[in-house]
Amino acid sequence: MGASKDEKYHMGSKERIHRLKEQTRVNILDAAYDIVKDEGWQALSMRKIADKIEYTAPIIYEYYANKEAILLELTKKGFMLLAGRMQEAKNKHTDLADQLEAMWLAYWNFAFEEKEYYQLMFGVEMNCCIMDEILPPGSTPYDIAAGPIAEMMGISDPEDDRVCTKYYTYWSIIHGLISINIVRKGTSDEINRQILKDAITGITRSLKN
Amino acid sequence: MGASKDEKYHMGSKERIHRLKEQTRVNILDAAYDIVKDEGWQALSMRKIADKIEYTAPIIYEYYANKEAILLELTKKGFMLLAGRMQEAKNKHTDLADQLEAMWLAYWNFAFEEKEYYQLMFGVEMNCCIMDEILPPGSTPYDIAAGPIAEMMGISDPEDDRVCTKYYTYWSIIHGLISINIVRKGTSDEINRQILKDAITGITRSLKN
DNA sequence: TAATTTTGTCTAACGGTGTTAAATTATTTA
DNA sequence: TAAATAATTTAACACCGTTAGACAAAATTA
Repeated sequence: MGASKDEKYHMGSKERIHRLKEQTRVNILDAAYDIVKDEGWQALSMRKIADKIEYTAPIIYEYYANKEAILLELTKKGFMLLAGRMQEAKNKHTDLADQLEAMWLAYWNFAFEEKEYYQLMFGVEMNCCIMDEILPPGSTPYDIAAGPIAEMMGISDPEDDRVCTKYYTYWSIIHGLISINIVRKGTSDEINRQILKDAITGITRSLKN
Repeated sequence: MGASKDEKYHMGSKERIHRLKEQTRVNILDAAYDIVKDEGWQALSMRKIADKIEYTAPIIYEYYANKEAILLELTKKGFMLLAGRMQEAKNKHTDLADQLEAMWLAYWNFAFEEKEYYQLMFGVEMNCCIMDEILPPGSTPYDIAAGPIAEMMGISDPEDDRVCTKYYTYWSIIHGLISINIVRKGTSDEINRQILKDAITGITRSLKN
């Protein structure tokens, strides 16, 4: 197609080159994610990424400081995705209890639908401590969930310690269930759903006491 | 001391050598654990182990098939240790609820006192699926905890699905809390204890309904 | 005791990893 | 077209897990 010709003649070459560089930056990330998806995160290597984008390995260092930076960027993408899913689920309901259930179910679904992301975010090198720095303010799972929790408890400040405690209770049981399930694939899906729902409604009930 | 002399004269050299080999087998494991404790599991390498036991790397392969086998052995040791702690905690009480609380507290304490083991067992490569094959029958956390749970629920068979579900609920929230806490060291210890106790008593209460 | 076999240990190497510096090629500028 | 700049590659370093072959020490046999 004539796109490249148009670009050559009608655009500043600086911008064109800048866009191309942006594209390879994206390509590197995509290639990395493909490899992780195909062969697992442990099989990811700089040379494999280079192969996939048809360059040699050192080129990648023009775009990312090192391998860790690539993993970090993927982690960031994962957290953004998760935040989106949770927000979306929340928006579908007005009832507080429904919101909470929907949000945690969205979290649960994300963990299995985007298993590679979830492992990168929580499993592998446990870099979920950077979550707060990475995400735009107001879009961490806490920010999304704390509102309904506080409201249900009759507490105005979502940063209140009591709210925080309940939030961690939710998070713990769900993250624990997921960790255990990602490993032990034996347990039936039905039982897991049951545990999950029981736990969520149990905690939710305990909010208004 | 004269031990070596005695050994030389009064013992078959075969046994002496066998004992020495047993010792280096242990030394390898100890060296590996020391490195993991000092520099983290990711820093563990065959050459470093060899350095520590004052041999060269290939020697290790006389004792362990490969690096994975060493990690596996350490994992096994970790599970044995955990099982011991939980059993010990259980034996200190007669009341069922007390037993459950003590066991899960022991689990919690183990995770932080033996952080390296716990990470090896659950964090790193998630090889807790081999738990059942590794441990002697009757000493998995499930085996230890299922009894009191079943009894409290008025169920005779500890393998009952309802017991299993409750067990996973306990395990999930505790494992989740631990995972989150090993990463986010920010949260105060007091709050964590509170969440843990709340969760345990909450689930325990739900057993007899 | 001397020769031979067995055992223990090490050296050297292979193919792989992340990463860097220098050389080379291609592109833009003058 | 010549010089300067940018893009890309080659080569190398230091590490990794692992294996094969050389070598020396010990045990066994003659």
